[in-house]
Amino acid sequence: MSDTTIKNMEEFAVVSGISRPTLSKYFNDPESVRQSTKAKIEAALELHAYRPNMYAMNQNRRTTRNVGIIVPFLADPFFAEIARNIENLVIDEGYRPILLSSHGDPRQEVENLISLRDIKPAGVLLAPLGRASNMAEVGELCSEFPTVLFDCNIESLNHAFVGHNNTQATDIMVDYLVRTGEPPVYFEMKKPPNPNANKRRLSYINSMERHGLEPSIFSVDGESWNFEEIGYSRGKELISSKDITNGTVLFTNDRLAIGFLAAAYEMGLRVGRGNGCALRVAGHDNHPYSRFTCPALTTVSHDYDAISRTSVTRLFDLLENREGGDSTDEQLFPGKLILRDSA
Amino acid sequence: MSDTTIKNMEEFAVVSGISRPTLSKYFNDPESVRQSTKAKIEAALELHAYRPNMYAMNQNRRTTRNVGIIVPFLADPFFAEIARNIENLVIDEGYRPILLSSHGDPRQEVENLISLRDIKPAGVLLAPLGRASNMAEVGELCSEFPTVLFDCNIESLNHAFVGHNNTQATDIMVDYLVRTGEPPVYFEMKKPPNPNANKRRLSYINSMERHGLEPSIFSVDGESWNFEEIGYSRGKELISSKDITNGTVLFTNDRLAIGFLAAAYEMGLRVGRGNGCALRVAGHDNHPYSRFTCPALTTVSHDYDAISRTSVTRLFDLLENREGGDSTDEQLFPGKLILRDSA
DNA sequence: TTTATAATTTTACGCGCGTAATAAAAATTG
DNA sequence: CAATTTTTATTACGCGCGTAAAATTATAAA
Repeated sequence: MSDTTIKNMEEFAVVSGISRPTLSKYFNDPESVRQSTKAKIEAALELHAYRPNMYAMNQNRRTTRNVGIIVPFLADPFFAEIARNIENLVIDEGYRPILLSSHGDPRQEVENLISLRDIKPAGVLLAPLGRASNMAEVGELCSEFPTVLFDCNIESLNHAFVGHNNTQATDIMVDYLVRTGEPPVYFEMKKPPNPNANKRRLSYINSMERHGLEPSIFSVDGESWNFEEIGYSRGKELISSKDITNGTVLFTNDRLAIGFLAAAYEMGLRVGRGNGCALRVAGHDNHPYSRFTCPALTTVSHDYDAISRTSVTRLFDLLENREGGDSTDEQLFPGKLILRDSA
Repeated sequence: MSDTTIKNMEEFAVVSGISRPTLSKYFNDPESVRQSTKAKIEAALELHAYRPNMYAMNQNRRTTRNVGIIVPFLADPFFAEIARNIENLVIDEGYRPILLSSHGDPRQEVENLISLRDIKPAGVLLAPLGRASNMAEVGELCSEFPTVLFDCNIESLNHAFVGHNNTQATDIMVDYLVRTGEPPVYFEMKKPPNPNANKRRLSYINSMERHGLEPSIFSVDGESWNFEEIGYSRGKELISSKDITNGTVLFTNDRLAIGFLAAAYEMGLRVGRGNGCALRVAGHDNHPYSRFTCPALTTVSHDYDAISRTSVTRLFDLLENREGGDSTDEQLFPGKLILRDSA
């Protein structure tokens, strides 16, 4: 590393003996120049440590290499995991991921949408909040930038979407529960923030009816994203009022179940499928913590890997090939039953 | 909103009737122009929806308004929470937070450090990985940009740091445990990724000795950031080998304890402080999920709020005032005992 | 009203790089 | 070896905004 400090491409052109326009080409795509000049450039790079000014690049390029990623709630390890996968895939494509969390707040989501515009992203991967999302704003974003929605669709937009097959996933869980014990009652929030919950409820009802059974649903209050807290406090109420003391409960998501299991434990209600267990509990999502509940939670897993990979692939189809881009089409991946001790 | 599309400040100057340099001043600080012109500008803004080009701004400004935030592991809700707090505080100061996670990987941390340079941040808030961090790289960053370290200090750097008082926090926990039952044995990882663990171990030893008791430590294998998994699998081993069946165990952090509690439950080992409980378990961090373990986890909380607030304040002292910036000084906030059912 | 002060306008240049056009050089072909 | 094709060098302009200096205007003070 030499002591001379290179402050722009001009100066680097001098020390490397390569013209500036060629350097510019190289930095946009190292393979676009002759091997011998590529080698010369990289040799000079070893000696002088220069990186092009990101702001100057992005100001003049037709399109930046930024990809915006918006998730509804990053403090939820579920989304943190997905975001991590997607980030890495985006980096592999040579782009720069910009991760934003809406923190469960629709206003924050709108601010993220606005702040994304400043960045002039080449494309964006958006997991909307859902019910509370500002549909108009999301729609504008979709028409302004190549966008792939994931995890949570906004169907009125009729836009490219990659996600989990909530219907099928709920179905196999209900099947399993019915086959192996008491048929499940369903536990969900009255006003679920995420519309996936609606699909799951419907699927529960359909599955039960297909089995000739009566669906039964607990719709509990609570509007925040503190699902564990809601599962816990509503769970305690339902247990102490004897509304839930035995049988099987299927939760609309793992986080509610996690809270409920804490309540059950505290109230001395024994959960599991073994002898001496009063109640079976099942969740949905295969949340990173679902392995460590007491008892370990039986649940349905998303195909995390396929969903993140396909989201990114489809975005780059839109960006680069332009084909494969029937951009109105919805792609769902099936869930997988994860059998543990709780049901 | 008019139909004419404004593409730069020049055009907005025309439609607003304000000169471009004055507009520039306004966008850098709306209060720096006369009230009447501010009003005129904002009226025009209502009609024409223009936002200055971020890249052009940042290219020419002496300093951007970006603040880099790097955390070691965003999939850990603990860091997700802190990051969220800090993000909001940074926004309140009128700056743009850029959040990066090192995903527990030192190479990723170095890449984050490099990628931060591209952004030319006004300042950075860095929670290093710890033991595995590339000290040289971190040191360079600190001397290149105004930087405040938080959560995990790198003492050799002797740099501005805001964090949790691990010594005091461990101390009050040991005190409590000794006072109320069997003295605790200590459970930690042999090679903890985070040096806070060392402080905690030392504090445990000192506290025990001060009480005239013999310290006793289980140092378990495992190097990843999957702490729950480590707590779970090592826990199962120690329980089945009868190394841990009664008494009190103090864990170096909540995530290990969460894993251990799952193991204890599975093995039928009853944890808590009530009658019929064989074992007391305590953690450290007040992890967001520690409320929902079975039983709920007794732990020591960080002063999240003070730590995030002070980190941000100190950074902006460095940036703006230049005073209050004895930048070598370390600031610790005391922990608070959180009593729940596990101990 | 005059004067002093503060804010705005005009004018002009620079930031670092993308990119187009033409000329020159290098590599490939026969 | 010359002829062709590919790559690089030269030259020159533009992107949208920051910012400095001087001239002008608006505001506040006397």
